[in-house]
Amino acid sequence: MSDFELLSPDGGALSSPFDSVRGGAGGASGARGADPLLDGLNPPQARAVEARGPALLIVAGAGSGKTRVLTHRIAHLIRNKEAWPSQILAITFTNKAASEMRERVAGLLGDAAEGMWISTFHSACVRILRREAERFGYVAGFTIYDSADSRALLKRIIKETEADSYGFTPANTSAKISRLKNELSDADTYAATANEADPRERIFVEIFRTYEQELRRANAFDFDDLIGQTVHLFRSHPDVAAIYQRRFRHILVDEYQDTNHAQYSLIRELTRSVDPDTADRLVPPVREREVDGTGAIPGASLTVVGDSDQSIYAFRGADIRNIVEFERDFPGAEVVKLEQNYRSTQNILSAANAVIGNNFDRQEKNLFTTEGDGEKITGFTGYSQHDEARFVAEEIEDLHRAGLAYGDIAVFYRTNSQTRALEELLIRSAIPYRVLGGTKFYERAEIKDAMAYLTSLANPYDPIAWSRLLGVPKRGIGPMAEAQLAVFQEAQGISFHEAMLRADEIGFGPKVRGAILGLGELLRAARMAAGGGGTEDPEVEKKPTPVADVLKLILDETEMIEKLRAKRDPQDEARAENLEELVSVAREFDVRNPGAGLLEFLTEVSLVAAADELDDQSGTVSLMTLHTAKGLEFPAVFITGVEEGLLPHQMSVDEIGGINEERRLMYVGITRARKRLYLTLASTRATYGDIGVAMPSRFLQEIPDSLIDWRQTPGEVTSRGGTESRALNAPRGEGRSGSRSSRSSGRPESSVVFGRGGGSGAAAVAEPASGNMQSALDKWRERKRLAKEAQAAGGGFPNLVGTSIRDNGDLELAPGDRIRHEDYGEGRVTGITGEGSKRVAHTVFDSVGERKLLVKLSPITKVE
DNA sequence: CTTATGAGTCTTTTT
DNA sequence: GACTCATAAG
Repeated sequence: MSDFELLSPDGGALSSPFDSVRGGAGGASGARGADPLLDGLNPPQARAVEARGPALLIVAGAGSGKTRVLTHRIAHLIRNKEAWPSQILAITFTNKAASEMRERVAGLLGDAAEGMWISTFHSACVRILRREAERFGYVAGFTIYDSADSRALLKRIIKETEADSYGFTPANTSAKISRLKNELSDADTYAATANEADPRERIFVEIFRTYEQELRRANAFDFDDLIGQTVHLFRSHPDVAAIYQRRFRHILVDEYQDTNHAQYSLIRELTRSVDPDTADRLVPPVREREVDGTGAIPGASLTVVGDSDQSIYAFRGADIRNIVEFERDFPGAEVVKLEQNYRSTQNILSAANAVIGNNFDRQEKNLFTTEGDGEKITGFTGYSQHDEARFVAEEIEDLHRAGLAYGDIAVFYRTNSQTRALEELLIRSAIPYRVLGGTKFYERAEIKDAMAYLTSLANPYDPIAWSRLLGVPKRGIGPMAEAQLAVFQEAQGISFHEAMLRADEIGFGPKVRGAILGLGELLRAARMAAGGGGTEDPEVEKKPTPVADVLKLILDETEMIEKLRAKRDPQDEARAENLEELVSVAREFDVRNPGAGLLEFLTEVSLVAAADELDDQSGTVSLMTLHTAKGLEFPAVFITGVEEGLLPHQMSVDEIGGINEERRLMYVGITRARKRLYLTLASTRATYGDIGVAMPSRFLQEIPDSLIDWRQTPGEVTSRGGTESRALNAPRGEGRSGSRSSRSSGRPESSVVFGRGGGSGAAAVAEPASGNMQSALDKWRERKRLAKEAQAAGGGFPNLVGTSIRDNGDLELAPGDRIRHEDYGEGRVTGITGEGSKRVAHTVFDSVGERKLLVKLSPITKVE
């Protein structure tokens, strides 16, 4: 109940909490006239802060200051005493966005910001579900299944129902179930409309139904349930819904264009009014000022922020109609458009506008800035992805030398698999980087193993966690023993932990029984240590034990780390380190959340998003997918792999609206850049292990030629990679260093060239102006044909730079040595820094000048 | 019951 | 080319 203390303050107290808060932002000490919260906002922004009414849609183009508007709007509501912090619910897309918003609101309001709910959809729902779980057959300690857990469960179900012969796989089944859940469907609803005559349909219904039952038995929710079950809870328990409908008077939703039907429904439920009857039954009783004339509590005011041009999550159910039809959905809604961009240069915005303008089904909207043109966009086509990555690495070094911090640079790509080539070159070049998302820390096998123990402590009925921990470390408990235990557990209706402690009732061999009993004892001890319910002694459960201590106990007792270290595989050392890292993550959590327990830790871990890993202080280049990049910004941005089949992705080409969504993805990528934007591609790309030819993306042709300064156009790519490619990169003609800032009036020249296209004979492409996309394309097509022939002839490609892992660990280098590098040719070492495997050779190459090289991994040899 | 080997599948994008 | 999975041998 403590959450509600601030809910219905009496009139006198209303003003008191705010008196001490003054001038958090502006410092305009108490002046009545100019509102510091509106200071420096443009008219539409100010309107978005001040507008009141039942519903507000803020159409916020990229970089138009929407976070500022949102935070100021919240602060404005509170500062004007229109709302208490506890009456605010703000939903963001990632935890990082949530904490940023929380910090910024706190910066404006100070302590007065305490008590607001600022979180993601999923976190907010977990909070509600944990509180209300008992009302519908769950326990507060429920487990959250991530997609891997769901798939593990589905795998078992598919096997048991022998559905695999019908083409059901964990992946496709999970995708289908997820899609249905996002539509708020369930097995029964689906069964009602399913075609009974189709055996595949019948089987799917059976799988779906079993999956639902198993989740419930496991006391677990999957990701989609978190939203869907909350909606379900609200709809089936109006009295519970009323608690939240009453409490939240102002609901703000960010990235509204990416909400799916379930999330939309959740918002609808939360903003519903409470009818007089239900309001009457509420505890504590409603006050007069909370209700309208009829005794009903009016619905909360709703503010949504979004940009339909940035809708990129259709694949997981995001429905663009939510934002497009907002005005119809919420009558009386006001719409404010923010079009002035405060992030990027005009050149970058022009490119973005040009690309997105090709989406016919959108509302006209044009971003503009008063910042000036800035530098041109840089284009580069590598021969291979290796070549492309090399360019990225070199350019990053150049930017860094020019004074840009590594942390100001980001590299985007469409698919996670593109990281490999990039990473390789970044490592070699001794550039600090980090990959956001991808195979996340928490998805690593050893981390999941350790986490399974913790999950099982919190939820001893969770079969996925339990089954996982049985096998790690190896202790002789195999599938047979597991199955028998599971049967026993189900028959007795007890937890897995209890079942293990009663292993002697099942009749195992002495060795297996010993192992099971030992493990059961360990879990019991750990459960007691964690302060969980397994204790008879009521004295014991007081303050929760630090999560790190529980984890340490498990790791020590199971000797997981030692056992990894004892193995030969060098990968296992890294795994051991990951486990140690997990302990420090837990320790940090304990410090950050004193009084929180295992459950909070598990929840937090389950809901981390890729972008949450971003740390502004890290001083490293950030690598991420275009999806992860949404909502972020960087002074310098590389978008790599701008090729047909990759961006737009092959998979999207046949989907309806697929290309438009890919185009929005491109748009999102471009608009992340503040000052410098690079678009890179490769003319060949390895997929599935063998090398295919790649075409430049259609999106490149949608950008006016005058905006891109091509260092190497698709047509110029030579089939000879390696050292000589540099000659082609070298500045040509007037050189690019001098007249880079072509005035806004200076575009005719290149557009004339552009228009010439067509005829293959327009040959003289080798001329200085490298920015001719059309003829470049022709040339490129010719190359592609040749390349295909060459490959068909079995000759393969000449000079393909090997990607084999090398190790120069023992190579001794000293200043003055001459070395030969596969890509850069010969050069002289000027200095060595770093220790052991992190030794870096600073080298001046004859052809390309100064480079940093990681000695251990660079393709170098010493020249005598 | 664990481990080694080979075949088969796969790659969009994520909370 | 990498990873998972099934099969067979230790």
